[in-house]
Amino acid sequence: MLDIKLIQNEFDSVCEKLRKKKVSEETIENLRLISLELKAQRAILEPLQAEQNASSKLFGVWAKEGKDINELKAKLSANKEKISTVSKQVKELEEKLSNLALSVPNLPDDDVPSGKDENDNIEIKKVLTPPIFDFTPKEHWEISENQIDFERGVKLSKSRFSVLKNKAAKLERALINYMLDFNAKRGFNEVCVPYIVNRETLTGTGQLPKFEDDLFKIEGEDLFLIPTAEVPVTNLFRDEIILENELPIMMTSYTACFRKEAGSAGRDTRGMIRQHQFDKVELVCITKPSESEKIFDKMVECASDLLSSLGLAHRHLMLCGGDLGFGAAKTIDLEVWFPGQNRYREISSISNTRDFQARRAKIRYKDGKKNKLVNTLNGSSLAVGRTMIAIMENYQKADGSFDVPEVLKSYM
RNA sequence: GGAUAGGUGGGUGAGUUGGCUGAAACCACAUCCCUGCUAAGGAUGCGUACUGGUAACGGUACCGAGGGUUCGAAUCCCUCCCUGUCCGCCA
Repeated sequence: MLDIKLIQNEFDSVCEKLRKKKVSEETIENLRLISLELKAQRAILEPLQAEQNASSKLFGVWAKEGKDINELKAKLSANKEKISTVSKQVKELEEKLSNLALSVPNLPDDDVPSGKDENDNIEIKKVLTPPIFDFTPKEHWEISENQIDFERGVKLSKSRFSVLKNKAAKLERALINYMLDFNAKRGFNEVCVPYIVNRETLTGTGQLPKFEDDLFKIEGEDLFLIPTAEVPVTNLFRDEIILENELPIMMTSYTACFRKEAGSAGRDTRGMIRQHQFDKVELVCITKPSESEKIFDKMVECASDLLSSLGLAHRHLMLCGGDLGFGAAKTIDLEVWFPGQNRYREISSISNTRDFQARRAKIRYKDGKKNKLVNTLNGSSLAVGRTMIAIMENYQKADGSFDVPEVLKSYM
């Protein structure tokens, strides 16, 4: 959620920044007007309430002293009517404002390039060089016949579900453990969290109210399957005030993730690039605003080094404004090389949401005497399924089998 | 799921015959004083959000959430959520 005061005081610059994210000026203007109207109505309501409070106190005193209270009572009753009318309006405005405010995306950082979509993202650097094969490399579903069972995944559930077997099943587990250990060495503390969360939690990180269609909902309950560990892990501190010396809080968590992929019909239908259920090891950090840039770099470095340690060639992309997610002020994607597809594909996405989630989730820290909003950051390190198929493709051999990176061997 | 007791500020915990309690007390925390050693004592301050004011200092809302009764509710009523305990069930 954006700071309403910022919208009131720096309207033009907010609009300018949100243009990068393809948000219309009307929306922001609307937000501004409603907030002003709300303020005006409150200014009417509060003196009425003050008067009511004061007179009611008098009422008690007079009644005790045996004075005549009929006149006072009549006055109070009339005032009560007025209050109820105005407060109804205030309540309506509040609801309007919060609905609207919760649906406006975060402002991009100043150094985020403008651009329309993924084609305008900027490559920052490449790490490692893609392997060269003396045969035509295959796609992962061609090398994995005994490893990934797509048909039975569909039988058990529906399309975009799969079953891992044999070496793939072991590799999946090895990767999760390896990643968690790797992150722990970089100072991230492991947490294990629920996969089913409530509406407040999803509102805190920004998935709700706008993106309910992307989530699997538990029937008959106001509960949802998590689309990423970012949701429960960040919300660990919802409605809390953190002591300054406890910051930064750096966490890593393995969870399964569940996404409806509502908007991606027809995309990546083959293979296990895009599944309804996938494993991911996530990094989540909570920091003081002054430190979040530094921590962000640390997270990118951690995920990138993790890929390097697995011998996987990859590149860093700075997302342009148009491709930035709802809550992100700045995002760097890591894309790994897939020889079979002959291209880089996203395997990690690291975002700084600044105080966007913190304001929604009321995560604050004590800065001396004052409570201030923290910054929250999240990033994958890494998407496990995609890492696995990247290994299959990059370590494939002419006979259709594949090797496993050296660092994983003790985990298998 | 059934029965029962509860949900109060950073923590513990008073307050439930409605009004002088936005909330005692204690702890924690901050500053200062005293003292002089790995301790103790004393003073003061200390909820959150919005809002008026240069400031001093005010106003409004919030005692799990949402409704209701009332001139007035942390205190009464209703619904929901959560926690403890006993029972049932279960990895």
